[in-house]
Amino acid sequence: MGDSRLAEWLGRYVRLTEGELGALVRLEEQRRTVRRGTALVQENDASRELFVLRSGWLHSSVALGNGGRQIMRLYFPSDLICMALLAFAESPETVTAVTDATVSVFARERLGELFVDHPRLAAMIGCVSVAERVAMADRLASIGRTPALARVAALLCEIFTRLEASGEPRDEVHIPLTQEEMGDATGLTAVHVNRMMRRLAEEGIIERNGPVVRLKDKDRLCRQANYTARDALETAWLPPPR
Amino acid sequence: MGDSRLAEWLGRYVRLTEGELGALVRLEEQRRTVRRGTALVQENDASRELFVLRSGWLHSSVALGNGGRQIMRLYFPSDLICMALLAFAESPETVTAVTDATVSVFARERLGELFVDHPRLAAMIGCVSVAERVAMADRLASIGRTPALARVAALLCEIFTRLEASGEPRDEVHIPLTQEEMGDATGLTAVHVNRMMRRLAEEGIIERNGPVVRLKDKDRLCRQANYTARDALETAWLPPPR
DNA sequence: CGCACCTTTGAATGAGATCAAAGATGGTGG
DNA sequence: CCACCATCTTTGATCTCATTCAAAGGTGCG
Repeated sequence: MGDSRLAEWLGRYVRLTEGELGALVRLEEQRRTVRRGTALVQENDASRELFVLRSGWLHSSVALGNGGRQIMRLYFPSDLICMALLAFAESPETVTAVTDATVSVFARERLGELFVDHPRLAAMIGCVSVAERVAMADRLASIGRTPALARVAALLCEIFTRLEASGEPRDEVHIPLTQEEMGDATGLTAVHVNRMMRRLAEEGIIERNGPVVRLKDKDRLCRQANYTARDALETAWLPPPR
Repeated sequence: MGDSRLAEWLGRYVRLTEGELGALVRLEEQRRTVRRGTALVQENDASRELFVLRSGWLHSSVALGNGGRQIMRLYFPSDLICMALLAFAESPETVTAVTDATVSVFARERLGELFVDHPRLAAMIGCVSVAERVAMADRLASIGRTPALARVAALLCEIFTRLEASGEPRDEVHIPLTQEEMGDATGLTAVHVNRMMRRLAEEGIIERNGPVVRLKDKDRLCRQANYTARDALETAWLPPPR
């Protein structure tokens, strides 16, 4: 069955041509599954493959010298993963499955062809890369010199907002992350994440039931997090389609 | 005088064709100067221009809600700046001149043309964007859950390494950043940056003379910072030139 | 020369880490 | 279907690193 997660996503911003659509579908033909807790790519691996996440959650992380790790980014369905190996021979990050997941796999050379055949798609993938850079900057801002409560709030904001953007707008989400993992993402200890989650619940901002988090007051959560929603991708500068 | 900083940089990785070179030179024709302390772009500006830094230092930052700010990235000559507005209508960051500086300016639509006319250049600019994402990740790792000394060491590593990469390998650098700014970059207070700089000097890793920092023991500095040098840009997957 | 800004140093305070141990939860095999 | 074990969550007590507050030197620019 030939479909394309990337096309679903990009198609929300521009009307894709037949040619573009076909190219994306072919890109995502080859599939692979990943078991929860398994690494798709290891730090310093000389991998040559990119992935499009089809189902499940992944995250990327780096080891931290003192035994810890920093989780860089959560990946949700439609996300393009391992773009780093366009610039570097060795992967700077480990990509791990948070839940069982399915991905599409393709060699990076395929992207080279895409740049020649479909300049507009290439430009949009450039956009995606830039957007990821900005997301990383947002997280950096939320971790640099912010109190613990705001960091945890920011993580929740990110999760809710991105799930919304990927087309499943729910105010109740099963978050498959352990508090340890949330700590690795926010630069806090698991213990302190726990306290902050409790506080958010006490203040009536969220409601918790095991791993299920219900968003009761999105505005207040965003304010706590100093979260700024980013508008949709820009398309005005893109070259004409082919 | 038609030259191109970007071409100087990219030309170190691939042999640029006449056409590519010409396109880059034309891209950088228009120049502008920025006074020390002045903002080139403000957060939330609806700017449509990208820049290539020709001389001087810039940095990008975001406001932090509690009055503070996080400095995201330092920019040195040859750097491509404001790529964020390829993906977003409003600039997510403020770009400020650390020293008096000169930049080349061009509209983002020019990049659209480049994607059509010179797919290989487009791909390389994609690389640059990806590399910036990775750099941002490196900084995130150094700030997440790392002691203050390591953060300051990482900042110094970044400065020395990037100046080296831009072709001025010196073990003695005039750093035009105030300790306040170094704090905004590392997520520390100016006071604590001061103490950490003193400690690095006491331990014989650096030598200080006002704003001039001499690198005495690069290995030890990198070890303190848990710094990993990134290899040169990958070129194997690039499409053929045009 | 004088003023603004930056650096340096000291002392008190506090947010988050660390250490420790008691509940939940869920998956596995009997 | 239940018991068990591993893993995760929760809570308390103590400690530490970085912040905050304060004030005294430097430095360079107008």
